[in-house]
This record gives sequence, structure tokens and C-alpha cells, in this order.
Amino acid sequence: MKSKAKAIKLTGTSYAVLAVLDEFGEMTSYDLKGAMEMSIQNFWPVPHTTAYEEPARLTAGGYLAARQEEGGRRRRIYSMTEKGREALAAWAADTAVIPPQLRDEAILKIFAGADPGPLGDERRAWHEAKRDELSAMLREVRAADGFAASERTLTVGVNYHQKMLEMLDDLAQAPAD
Amino acid sequence: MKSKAKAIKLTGTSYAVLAVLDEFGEMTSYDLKGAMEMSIQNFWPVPHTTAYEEPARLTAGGYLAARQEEGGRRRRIYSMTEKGREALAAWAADTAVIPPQLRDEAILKIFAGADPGPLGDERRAWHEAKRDELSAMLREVRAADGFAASERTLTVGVNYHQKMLEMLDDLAQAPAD
DNA sequence: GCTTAAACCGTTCGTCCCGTACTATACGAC
DNA sequence: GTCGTATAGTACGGGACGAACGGTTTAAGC
Repeated sequence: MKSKAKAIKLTGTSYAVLAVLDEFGEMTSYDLKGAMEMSIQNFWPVPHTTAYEEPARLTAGGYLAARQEEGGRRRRIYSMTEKGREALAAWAADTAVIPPQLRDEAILKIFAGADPGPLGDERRAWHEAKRDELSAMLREVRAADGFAASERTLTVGVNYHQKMLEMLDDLAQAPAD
Repeated sequence: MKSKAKAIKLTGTSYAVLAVLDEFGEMTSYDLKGAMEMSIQNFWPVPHTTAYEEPARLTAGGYLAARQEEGGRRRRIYSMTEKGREALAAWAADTAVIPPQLRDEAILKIFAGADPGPLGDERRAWHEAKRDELSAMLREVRAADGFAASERTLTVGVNYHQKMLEMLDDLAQAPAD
């Protein structure tokens, strides 16, 4: 009966991994890496090593189970345990959240005296590319059917980048407010 | 001649500290902590221990100089060195930036199946409070004169929160896009 | 002047997180 | 069957983080 589950602290990143596994089903670290890039990377960025380290931690804590792949690379395939599902549900049901954090080197440079012009241009192109990328994924997901979670968050993503583009336009025109 | 400056790697957080020191002049760690909260915290969040740890690192690297406060707590007062100013200017002049990162636990919860309603309401209140807070700071800074850097970034901040509020309204109305 | 509380100020510590660099395996082309 | 490329995975050093705690100064109350 899941005797030696080591006590570990679950971080936001832990829940991110659990949520992806819950949405898409069991998978290897490599697949998890790809799945995270296509789903949560936009609002919860993690380096690719997380897809290898975090499932190992979660397995040690009893939140995931691992089984060995037959043949080939004999990779570990991770799947949710009951404990994992419960923890994820309890966390999602709690409406208390840490405030959103934005990390923006460009604004930091502007604070330090950099010319806003070129940085703004580059940023605009970046938001456009992101918006289009997410938009394309959204169309795919809608066609596929059965990925309600991805659809909800992709919609937010598209709207976010759109609003950021509007903001850049506003700032470029009005000197201040 | 700044002989034994240990080679250290400068991170985004390093430049954040340098930029604040450059904008407001020499100060103690405690004052630095306050200054960061009022200036860059909104787009480059750091825990308060950074205001103690990072200047120490930067001093070891020769980017800052420290002198002892007379009497009282005899705290260390940090100030920029020539090397620090040069490094900051070189970094600010480079238009290559790492893309902005957003970390949003609420969207993660929505991805995991949480009800968007309450989370959206709470978020709206948060953005309103932030917008008003930054707006008040912006008025102060304008009245004071001589804080052009803070003014530029505060303006961005106010606009950002305003746009986020618009986005929440859009999402609440239109089921999708 | 003494006591006390509150505000102010600062550090330690364990763990998590992160990016870089590197390695290894599978597979198709030729 | 060896070469190139995409796929898959690991090692590791140090920065980042936040909880917890500990000291110091000031001012109020007596």
C-alpha cells in the first residue's frame, strides 16, 4: 500500500506536470516535454530538463507511477496515481492563487535608459508570431475535439498577445497617459 | 587598481540591481529593497533576500563598491563603480533580449479544470488595484521631476494592467474567438 | 530613566530551479 | 555499414527562492 512515499513539496511546476499528464494521459519524459511546449509553456515556462527531473520527484512522492517501456530505449512511462489525481483536484479547487508574474528584460532595459523604439519593434514582431502560432494550434485543437482544457488556455493566449499588440500601438502613439 | 575582482556572471537580476542603483544613487540593501519594490518589481520580481545577496556578489565582482555607514547599524552602502556603469550601459545598448515570460497560476488552474469565473473576478480586482497603485506612483514621480526612468516604466505598467482588464472583459463576454 | 512593543533591518539555510554542455540511441539514406 | 540527422536523455554548477528566525532602534507609556 504505497508505503515508502517520500514527503515532497509540490510546487507550481509539480502541478503543471500533473495537469498535463492528467489531460493527455500517460507518457514518457520526452513526450511530456513536447506536450508542455504545446500547452502550458506560454503561461508557465519551464526548461526542458524539468520534464525529466520533476516526474522523478513526483514518482518518489507517490503522485505518479512509472513503468518500463518494452524494447527500444526502455524508457519510463509515467502515469497519474490516485494520490496524484487527488492532489491536483484539491489544488485546482482552491481559488487562492499567487499573483501573476511578468519577467520582461526589455522593460528593464528601457528603465536602464535604452531606446524604446527598436525594442518595441522587435517585441511587436514577437507578439504577432506568438499570436499566430497559438491561433493555428487553437484551430487544430478545435478540429480534433476532446481537448477542452487546451482550448480554454489557448484562447486566453491568443487574446493576450492581441492585447499586447494593442498596447504597443497605444504606447507608440500617445507619449504618455 | 581593482586588482582582485572575482569573475562573476551577470544575470538579469544583476542588471536590475545595477539599474536601480544607477537611477537612485548609492544606498543600503534595505533601501535597495524598497526602491526595487517601487520601480522594477512589476516586471522583474525578486525576493527581498536578493537585495542583500546580489550586491554582495556584485561587489565581489567589482561592479559595486561598498563603504561602511558611520554609527548606528554601520550598514554597508553600495555605489556603482566605473566597471558597473560600463557593464550596465553595454547591456542596455544590446537590443537582443530574452522573450518576456509570464507565470500565471490561475491559467494553470483553468487548464487543470478549475472554474474560470471566480478566478477571473479575483484577477480583475487585482489588476484594478495594481493599476491604481502604479497610477498613483506615476503622479508622484511626475510631480517630483528627475525620475524619467521610473516614469517610462510606470507608464508601461499602467497601460499593461488596463489592457489586462480589457482582456478579462472580452473573455467574459465572448465565449471564444 | 526604565520597560516594552512595534517597526525596522538583516541573515541563514535547504531546496528548487535553471541553462549549458554534453552524450547516447535510433533510423534512414546512400 | 557508415554517415548524417533527428530524437532522446543526463550531468552539473550555481543562481533563485522563500520560510524561518534573530538582532536593533525608536518611541511611547509610565
